[in-house]
Amino acid sequence: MPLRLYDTLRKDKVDFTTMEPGKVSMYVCGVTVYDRCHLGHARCYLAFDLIHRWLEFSGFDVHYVQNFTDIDDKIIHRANEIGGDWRKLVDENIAAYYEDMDALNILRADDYPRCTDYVDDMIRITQDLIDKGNAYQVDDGVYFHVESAPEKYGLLTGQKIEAVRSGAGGRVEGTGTSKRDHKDFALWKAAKPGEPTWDSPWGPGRPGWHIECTAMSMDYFGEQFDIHGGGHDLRFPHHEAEIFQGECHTGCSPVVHHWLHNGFVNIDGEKMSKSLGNFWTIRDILQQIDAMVLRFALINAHYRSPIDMNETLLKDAERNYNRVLECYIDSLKAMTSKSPVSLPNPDITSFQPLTKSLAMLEKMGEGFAKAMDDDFNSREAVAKVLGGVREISKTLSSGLDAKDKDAFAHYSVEWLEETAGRVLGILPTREFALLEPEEDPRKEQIASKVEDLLLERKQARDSKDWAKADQIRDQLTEMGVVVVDTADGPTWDLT
RNA sequence: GCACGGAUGUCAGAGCGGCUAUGAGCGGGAUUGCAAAUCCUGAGACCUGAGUUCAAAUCUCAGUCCGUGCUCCA
Repeated sequence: MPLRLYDTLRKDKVDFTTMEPGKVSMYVCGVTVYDRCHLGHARCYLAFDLIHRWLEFSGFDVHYVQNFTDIDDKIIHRANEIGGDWRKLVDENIAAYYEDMDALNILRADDYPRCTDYVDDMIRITQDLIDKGNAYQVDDGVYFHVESAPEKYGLLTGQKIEAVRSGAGGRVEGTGTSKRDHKDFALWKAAKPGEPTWDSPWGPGRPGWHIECTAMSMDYFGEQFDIHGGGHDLRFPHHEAEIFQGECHTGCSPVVHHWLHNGFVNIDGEKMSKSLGNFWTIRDILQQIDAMVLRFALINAHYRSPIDMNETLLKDAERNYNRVLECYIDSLKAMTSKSPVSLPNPDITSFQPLTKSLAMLEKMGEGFAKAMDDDFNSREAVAKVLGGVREISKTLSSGLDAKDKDAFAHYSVEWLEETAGRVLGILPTREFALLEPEEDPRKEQIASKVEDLLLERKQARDSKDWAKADQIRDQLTEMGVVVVDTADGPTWDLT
């Protein structure tokens, strides 16, 4: 079963091919570091993390490059706003980026180039585009002339060049630039007072936004590469601009073999935006919910679909994530030997629960791989993991003899570590999973009182005074304590 | 207006020609003094109209509705 993926340019699922067998070059547009990362960034880099993980799991040697846009209008404005140096702002936000992504268990890319390190390359490419007649210089900078390569217009978004021209009305006048045509985009922006600048053949200034990705991807991969990813919103104009520059500069068509774009995050059915006041940064959310629950919630959707973040979704995610985690912990605890004894051959038709269960898990594992091979369908893959969890829980508690249980536990642990762990990235390490949860200081404060009440309740229960026992439990509930009776006596926790 | 997606049970959301999605919620059962948790089990669905086919949520055409982009944006 070959890997298939949806290519935005071809508007269809296509077989995944690489230029070099077994190797993948993947470039994903990174963040403009003028602020902390928000939920949308989390979803984007999580989507490509899963793609990264699945490609590597499938045996590809992946070279994953993700840039930082560390100079642009928003950065300059923000730095002026807070009255600080733009370099400091950029460094802080890059550090914060790594913290946020690490918290979400997103594997690092191989390289994180910054565009300010590529100004010379961008100047070189811009000059080449001028020489080739695709770009022109005016008083406020250098622009790419879109009409010089009209056949490339609308490749990603399907827009017609004529339609945009007529529909744009008088917008050209309103842009405040000297460009000849409103479709043209900046390659080089002439310096404005008080802005950071670099020297160029066209005087001091700074590079335009789109050109950086062309310069950086070329530096790592050469003229062509396998996968280019980014948010859905980047298709136009950013990625179309890249096609113009990249293909005109290199003469290659295509420069990018597969275009991948992830869907957006909405909040309670509305677009996430600062003006609506529903703008969540990753760190804000992680104050309230577990990072792995957020990860679970975000991968529990196909990467191209829009996702609606709301209370129900998070509640579902928390519940399901805990199921997976508890199943993993149970399996770990059920491993009694270092090296497992042999298991029977899986057979779906067997009446032996163990034999049948192994076959079921094998089937779920195949389904998992099939789902991931089908355009990285993590939603379906998660469903397979949950199916596996159910199967494991059932079998583990089905009264196997000690030897079989140990062997099955080993198998289950590996099954989970492969699917939920290595690929989906939602499992903690074995050591961490087995760690007893840290005591909440609030718990210690009321511990003795709770223990007293529980003792009283036990006496009531022993004398079958259920009314009193329940009344004590209600009292504890009011204190924010939840009591759970188990075979080994009651346990309690804060709600 | 143009472009790109989507419309599946109470809800979230896969499937995309014949085969139980999954999870929450709801019904029944096991377990429990009762709960909680866990497990078993049941009900319930494919926007409308036409077409292709032995067979259509699944393909084709038309329509309706919704989302997003066309300006910085993951």
